[in-house]
Amino acid sequence: MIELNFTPDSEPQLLDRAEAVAGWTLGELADALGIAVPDNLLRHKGWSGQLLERYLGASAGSKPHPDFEQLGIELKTIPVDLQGKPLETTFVSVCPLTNLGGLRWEESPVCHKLRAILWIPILGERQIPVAQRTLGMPLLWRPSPQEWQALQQDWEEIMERVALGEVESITARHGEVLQLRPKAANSRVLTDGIGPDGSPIQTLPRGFYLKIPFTHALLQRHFHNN
DNA sequence: AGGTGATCATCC
DNA sequence: GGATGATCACCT
Repeated sequence: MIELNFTPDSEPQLLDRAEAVAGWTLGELADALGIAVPDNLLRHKGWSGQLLERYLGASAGSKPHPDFEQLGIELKTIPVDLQGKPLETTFVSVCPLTNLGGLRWEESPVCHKLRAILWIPILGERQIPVAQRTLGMPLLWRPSPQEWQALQQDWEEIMERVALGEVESITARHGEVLQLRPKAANSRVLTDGIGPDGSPIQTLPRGFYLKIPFTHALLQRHFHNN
């Protein structure tokens, strides 16, 4: 029996709650919460994340503050294979494409979002039915000085290009640990941006994502030392 | 339209 | 096979 309508009051309490379901399948957790499990994630891409939000008492919905506001912690589920390697990149935040004057790393959405992340690994390749994918041990992560530096460097290089009107020439190959990719309902969605000559253009909305080797390394570092 | 939660699916 | 570019659902 698990408590419904749980809200974490402290970091250890949140971690305990997350650890309590390590080893459970998504089907078991969904059943316990009275939530239906989709056959696949094609039309339910955010389902796993929302399941864990409900279970852990994260404040749902779009908000400018962290999932666990008073704790300053963001929640991220991350699909991994049997070796613990992430199967997908991790979305961090949308990228501002206009009014970039004076925007510094320290006040950027990326920097703020990555201060503290509660990672919930979900073991499950695409061939495994959603209900049978299993929850791994959670990891409360704060970037090391080296990680901060790598993140900041990529962010500054990418944002400089955006500010110079080069957003449409940036690909996901840029950046060592952080990449810029489309983040929209589809490729026809447009938003305001800066063109090559500094004039306004309409362009695809972009988001920052953490590359797989980066998240892989932070997971490995944790589980090798614990 | 733009944000949240992400994974899909094609191309290399 | 794996990463890039595209996409899906829901909310405000």
